[in-house]
Amino acid sequence: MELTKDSRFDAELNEKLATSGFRFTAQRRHVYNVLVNKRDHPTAEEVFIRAKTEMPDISMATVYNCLDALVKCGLVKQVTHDRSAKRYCSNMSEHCHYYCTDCNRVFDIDLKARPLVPEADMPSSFKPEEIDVSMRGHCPDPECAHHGKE
Amino acid sequence: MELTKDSRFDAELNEKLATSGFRFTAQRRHVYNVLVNKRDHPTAEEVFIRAKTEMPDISMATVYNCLDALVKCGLVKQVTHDRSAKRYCSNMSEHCHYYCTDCNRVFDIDLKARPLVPEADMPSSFKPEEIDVSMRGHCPDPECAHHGKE
DNA sequence: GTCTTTATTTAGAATAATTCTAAATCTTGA
DNA sequence: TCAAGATTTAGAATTATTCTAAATAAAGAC
Repeated sequence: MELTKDSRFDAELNEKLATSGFRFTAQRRHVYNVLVNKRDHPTAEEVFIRAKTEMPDISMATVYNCLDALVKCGLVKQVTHDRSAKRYCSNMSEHCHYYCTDCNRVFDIDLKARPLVPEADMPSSFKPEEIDVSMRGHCPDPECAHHGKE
Repeated sequence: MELTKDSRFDAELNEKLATSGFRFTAQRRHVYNVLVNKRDHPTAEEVFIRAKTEMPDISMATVYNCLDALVKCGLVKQVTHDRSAKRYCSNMSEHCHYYCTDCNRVFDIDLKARPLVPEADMPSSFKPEEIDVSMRGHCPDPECAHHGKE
């Protein structure tokens, strides 16, 4: 593996990758550096374009593979969740959604009347028109796949 | 337009559609009834399958059109937002995201240290492993497309 | 009521992000 | 040095969604 500059994060990267059973590769290192060097929430496509300037042979599939490994080992977050099909809901009361990671069902969770916005430490120049809270985890349904295991 | 049972919501539907400049059609009525009759957050595909049992000639494109109209006139919510490309973020501190609906940029917004879960009125049997807060609206950047207009 | 305009529906093609596949290459540990 | 397994690669496949163009339906003007 060819290592040049940008070794600032190597130790952490190496450790976190190893902990999750991944290898430390030049591509993963480079993709991580791309994300750290410009923190503007790029898409996979944008990461690919940026990565190519220093590593012209990297492929799109590898970028996806690297992003996936980085997310799984806790160094990177996906800003938007899953690209699976949109779901529709005719419950128009204020509520949030709980996604069961086992059975893929979505549960409505009521929100207490307390306003959500003031919780965020946000410059008042941001004026959200819509706020969305979603959670994921196991669901309590005893019929659900996961129930009883751990 | 052929109208049979399930006229419970017709008045509201008609009014809301009209307010947003949409026509009241048998397909929109039927798609809305599908959503109201089984509130399990179906995907467009599932709505299509259910709609077909009573209205076998309805097409997928129409289901999308109807869902879109219902969302735009405020009768239905999309549980998951846009299927555009995922974005990646190397900021691992607790924060939420603000999507500017004009320039499509994503801003990090810090969350105060207060815990988020207790805000929700949720049976304790739900144990979220991840909570995600996202907001959308105009952003305060004077360079941004929307700035100054309303 | 008939006409005209405009919206809607339809089937199927096109698109876009992502995932899959299979072969080549690299790493690691025996 | 070898064998096993992980990773990378290019390109094909997939999937949800959007687009297109023609046919149909609805609403308002006369």
